[in-house]
Amino acid sequence: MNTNFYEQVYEIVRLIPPGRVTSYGAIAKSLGAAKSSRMVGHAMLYAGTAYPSVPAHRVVNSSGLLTGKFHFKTPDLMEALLNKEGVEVKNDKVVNFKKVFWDPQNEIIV
DNA sequence: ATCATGACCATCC
DNA sequence: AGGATGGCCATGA
Repeated sequence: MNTNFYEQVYEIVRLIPPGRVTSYGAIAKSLGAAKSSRMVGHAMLYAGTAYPSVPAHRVVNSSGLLTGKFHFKTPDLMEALLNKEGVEVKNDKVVNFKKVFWDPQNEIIV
């Protein structure tokens, strides 16, 4: 693959600490491609085949909604993992999204 | 190079 | 509140 673009996405996603979530748009912005938010999601699609495993369950849309939960092995896996990490999920969306939101730029800049 | 697709986002109705 | 539309851009055929 060697798709640099995806690699960047994976890097960020893997940097997401447990109990935290981020949005596709935030990642896209951090990559300097704010308009390529869809590509981030698409990258996550490859995440299933990527290694090491990418915690795609920590990535939600701008509203904290678990848009991609149906792309997991099981639709319940996403919120199950999040709950396991201490992230409350209700109605397919992250509770206290603003609180658990993790800004990629916060770690990238350094 | 062109067409079609997409785990999004913003806007309009 | 919820559905529809357009735009954006990378990837694959």
